[in-house]
Amino acid sequence: MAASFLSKHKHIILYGVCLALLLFLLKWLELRLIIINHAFEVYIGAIAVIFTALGIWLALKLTKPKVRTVIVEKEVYIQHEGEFTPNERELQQLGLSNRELEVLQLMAAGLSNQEIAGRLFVSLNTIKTHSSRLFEKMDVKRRTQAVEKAKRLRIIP
Amino acid sequence: MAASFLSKHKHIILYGVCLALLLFLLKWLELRLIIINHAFEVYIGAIAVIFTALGIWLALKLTKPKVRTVIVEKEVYIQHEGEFTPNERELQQLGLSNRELEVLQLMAAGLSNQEIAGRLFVSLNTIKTHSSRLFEKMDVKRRTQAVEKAKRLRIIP
DNA sequence: GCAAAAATCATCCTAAAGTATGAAGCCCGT
DNA sequence: ACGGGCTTCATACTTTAGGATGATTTTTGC
Repeated sequence: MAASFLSKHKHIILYGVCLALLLFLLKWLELRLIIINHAFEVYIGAIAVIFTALGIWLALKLTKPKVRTVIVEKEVYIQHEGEFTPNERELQQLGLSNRELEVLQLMAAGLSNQEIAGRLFVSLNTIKTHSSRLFEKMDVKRRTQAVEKAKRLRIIP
Repeated sequence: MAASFLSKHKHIILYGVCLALLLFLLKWLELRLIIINHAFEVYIGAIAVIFTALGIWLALKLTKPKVRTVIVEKEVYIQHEGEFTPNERELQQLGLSNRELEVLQLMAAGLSNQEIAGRLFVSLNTIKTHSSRLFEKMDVKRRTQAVEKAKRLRIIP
């Protein structure tokens, strides 16, 4: 309590002590040397200068340097790597067969019909048939539309 | 010249004038009222306080308030939904022209070449040319590959 | 002003995608 | 047993996409 009071107001206390000491010194000099009338102005000037310096010092101590905090927002994208869950409701709504979904996924991956056929060990004709059925169920006209819609409905990642 | 000198050192000049005035005042009081012995301490105290205040004022005027800037980086997690920002680095890497990017975006939206042409008020031939250039730059063979790659590289949403 | 890049357009041709139609085999529910 | 859906495959045809080549105009950067 008392320590904290001292700590908080140590500058003001120091100021008071200086003032008291100065007054004591002047009183002492007044008694010892009767030269007040002679150098009165000198003393006043010294006092002024000393306490101006004290004031400056106090000002610098009391005024804390302002701290301006600038918050820079750094955007971090949350990756959905590997955490895709198909929208089962939409899947059921569309009524795609497993094979049709497989073809759709490979379409979205950028494979040509012939490549898809090879991947699934069936003929090109089979892929064309599945595509046709797929477009019908999804009410689209071409593969890019199918892929776009499938991603939008979260049927494929 | 003289004006600039005055302007530069106006605080110091003011300080000097105050000091002179104070000395004059005290001298005048000393002559009129012989009460120096009686209230000497009071005067000294007053002088001290006045010039301390002057000092503080001077300090505040002469020293510019220091402002320390602290930069705090705050990570803001952004869900990929809706707030898409293109990957400029990858875009620059690929060197797509603005028109090529436009065509890519409309491809990804499921439009046919003829539809894209209509949308951009150009001919079908122009779209085919842009597509060709686009596939070349992206090192892909067909639109589905272009779209898949563009999404993967976060060039399009 | 000049060169290069971008944008636009064309022609000719090939490849791939998409449509229509049909058929056969398998599986499951009634 | 039968019907419906799924899977597979075929043929013939049309439409769209993609490639190659070339030209002109506009824009951009030095």
